[in-house]
Amino acid sequence: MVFMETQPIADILPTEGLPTEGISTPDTPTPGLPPRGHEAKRASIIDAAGDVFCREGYAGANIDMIAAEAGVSRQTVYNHHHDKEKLFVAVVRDLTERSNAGVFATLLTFPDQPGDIEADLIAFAVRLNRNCICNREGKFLRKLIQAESERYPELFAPWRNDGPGKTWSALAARFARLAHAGYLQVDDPDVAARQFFSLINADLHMTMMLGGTPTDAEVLEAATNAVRTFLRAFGKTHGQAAQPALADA
Amino acid sequence: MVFMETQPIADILPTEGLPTEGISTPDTPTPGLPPRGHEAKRASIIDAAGDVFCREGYAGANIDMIAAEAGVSRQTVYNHHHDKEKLFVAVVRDLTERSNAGVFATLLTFPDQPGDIEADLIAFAVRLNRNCICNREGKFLRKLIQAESERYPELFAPWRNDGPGKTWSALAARFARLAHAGYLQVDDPDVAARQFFSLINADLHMTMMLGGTPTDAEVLEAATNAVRTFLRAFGKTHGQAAQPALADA
DNA sequence: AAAAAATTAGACAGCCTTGTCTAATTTGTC
DNA sequence: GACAAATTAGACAAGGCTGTCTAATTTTTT
Repeated sequence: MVFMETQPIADILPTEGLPTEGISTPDTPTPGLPPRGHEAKRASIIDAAGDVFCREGYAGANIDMIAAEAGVSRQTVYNHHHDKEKLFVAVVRDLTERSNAGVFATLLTFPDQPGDIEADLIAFAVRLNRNCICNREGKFLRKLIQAESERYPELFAPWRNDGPGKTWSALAARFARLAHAGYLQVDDPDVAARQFFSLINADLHMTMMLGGTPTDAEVLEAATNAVRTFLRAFGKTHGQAAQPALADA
Repeated sequence: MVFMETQPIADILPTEGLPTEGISTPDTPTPGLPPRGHEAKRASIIDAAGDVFCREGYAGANIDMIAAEAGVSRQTVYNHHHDKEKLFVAVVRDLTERSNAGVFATLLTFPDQPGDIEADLIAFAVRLNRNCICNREGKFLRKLIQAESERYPELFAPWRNDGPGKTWSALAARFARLAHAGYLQVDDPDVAARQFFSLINADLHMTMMLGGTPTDAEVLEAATNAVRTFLRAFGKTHGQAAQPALADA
């Protein structure tokens, strides 16, 4: 519990750049050949630690729990990650990388040349919810950030830089292009992007906050409601009060 | 740490109905005359406990910290609230009641007969953000719910029932009335209410998630952007792309 | 099959926290 | 001012958790 006052976590992060190796434990786990069972255990530990840290919080999590959940002895946890603090850093880094990868991949599926802009945006919103917001990484990362970011601000700097900031800009650029192509009427693409994000979560907020995972039907309905409103605000053809709302189900 | 598996917290809640008294400590604090310093200490303990629980999480908080922050000895904390668990319950109940009171009071300021609907809704959105979402109770409650609601679901049932659920219905009813009066064009008032809530937070999400408190200017800009979009979607006069957006600042 | 590496179970010291207890002090009331 | 109640500081036991160590076992490689 060294870092209650100061934040040595910040000193740890920059020293390790690579995603899943290069931790340089004292036993140097197989210099040339990476053993299969070894890395499998490492991954299992990271996964279990993610679950436990998110469920119990940093202070409430204990190593025995993590070891048991990973199907590994406590000593093995200490062999792979020197102490609880370094393990936590590794978990946050892992979640951040996976989450950013998911967001990036999903952004690539944005409908740049939409056939049916409403249907295409709804499908995109569903993907965004499923792959970025309601999935394991999204939920865990959000929970950890809310719980620990005030105590260890530097730990989440990579997320802040590569995560929402870049996501919003990227989405804003897509909207700007759609507007330029005549599909939308957008004054400020950045605002539109933020509001799009907000809208697709409007109906899921409560479920997410309580830790639940919405069903596919709920995600689809949320996306539909969101895109309908989004297009009423920013669409070119203002067919207001046209369709019978799907939303009242 | 009795309630890691079962949830005795649920058994505690219903037994105490009144807001700030009736805890019935073994010493029965002054049967007829409530001493002033006594209640002041109780409030101070609840406040400090709220701060510490939110900052450190339930597991990370410790009674010495709370006592110190309340300017009170540890024994006094135990005199007022038997143990850590009951203290936590009292804190959550206090936050829930204050938060709900704030939300209710703010809802009463909804512009039922708007002169300038955009300006009136913006002002209302600012109040909603300031008094319900960005204030101490809102932030703390949200953080505690995200951190602990999965472990102690019954503890937050009062919030779930009297909080967002009723708030959304109430706001939906107001929007329905505005629509009936010809100010808005709303298909599903419930969806519109949820989306209004989402929109007024779109620009503040990042700041709030990191634990920060947005400035008045940021709140105003967020409310302005939200209401502009909301009215583009649901307003009667679709003056799209009319005003030069304030949002690009 | 033999050797090397990793893993395991268990014990262990050190530290922290909860909740109790006691004696002394302060506060509020008559 | 006297009395009763509340508060305080401090010590204390019981229990939990971290991180280390050791000896035995398993897995992997040669």
